[in-house]
Amino acid sequence: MTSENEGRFSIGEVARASGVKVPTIRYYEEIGLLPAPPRTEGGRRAYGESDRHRLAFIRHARELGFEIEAIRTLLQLQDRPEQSCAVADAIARDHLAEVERRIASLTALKAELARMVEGCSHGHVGECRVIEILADHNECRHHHHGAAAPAGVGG
Amino acid sequence: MTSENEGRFSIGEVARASGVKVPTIRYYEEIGLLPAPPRTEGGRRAYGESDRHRLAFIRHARELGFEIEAIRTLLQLQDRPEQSCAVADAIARDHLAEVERRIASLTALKAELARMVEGCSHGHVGECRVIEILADHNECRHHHHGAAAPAGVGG
DNA sequence: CTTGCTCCTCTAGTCGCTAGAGGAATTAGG
DNA sequence: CCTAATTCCTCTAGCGACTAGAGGAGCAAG
Repeated sequence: MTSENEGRFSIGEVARASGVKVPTIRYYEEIGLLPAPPRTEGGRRAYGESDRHRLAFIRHARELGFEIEAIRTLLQLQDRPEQSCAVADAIARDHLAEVERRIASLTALKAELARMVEGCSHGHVGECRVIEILADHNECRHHHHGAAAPAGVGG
Repeated sequence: MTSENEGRFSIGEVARASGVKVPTIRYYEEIGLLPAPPRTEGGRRAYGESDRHRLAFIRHARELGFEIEAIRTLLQLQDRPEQSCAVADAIARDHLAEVERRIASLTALKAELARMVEGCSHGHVGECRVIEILADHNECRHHHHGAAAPAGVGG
């Protein structure tokens, strides 16, 4: 849907408008998430309204922690509104489940870290709870069951 | 403190015992987190008891989401027990704060994702809440205030 | 002796950017 | 018109913390 691309906006303008950094926009173009816009005589990218919308979509999805590949799928869906939204629903549900898993994992972590710092006698390392607990896994109640994935939430 | 390194364990054994994968152990050696152990005649790594403890420490700290650099510092502290544990305490506190920030951020996210999937009419994309909300930031209550950092929790 | 496992080193890839070099084009002011 | 500042361009390399795979050597069991 880069049809009526009049090319009114520079990359800097869309960057400022969307909150996505200039190199990141170029990166999105490179990986095919954002279509390559037409260029000015001088070779500069000239974006249209549709690109701005697409970028806003991407940005919001990234803020919500969706991975690039998921966003790619969601964008394809957005382009064909007559399709069933089952796929979009599944992606969102999966991601929600993942976020819930991460919250659970981080909450357990938080408890353990809190015990660590509370137990710290502020003396020296020899009797430090922090070091002790790290050294001996048996000292903690957290019997691990797998934890959160590497991805975080964009800021 | 890799003094009495008798070299009884192969990399595979310490990997199994610690739950850290073989290439990861070699990576830790490469970045200087784990000392390079002596080798057998055939050139294989032969670890001692102290290496196993160090690796357990690292693993547990990674599980708790500490970054490699933080772990490096914590290991140095562990090696000198007469030092003040203020630094260890600070590292743990910082990390706790970071975890709390991430939980808050993910909880806000979770709410938004939940609204997305609840609103989904399971029809087609044209009237899909998921796509709609992603396309229009104004549709959501989440007025962003910065979100969690990229690092996750090892698993 | 052969099979199959483990181990070795090395390079390159992952994800989602970010940083910097080195240069061209545009814009603002004088 | 000239200059200076800013923005833009492409390109390569780097981040963190691994992970994957190639290509080969060692080693224990049958």
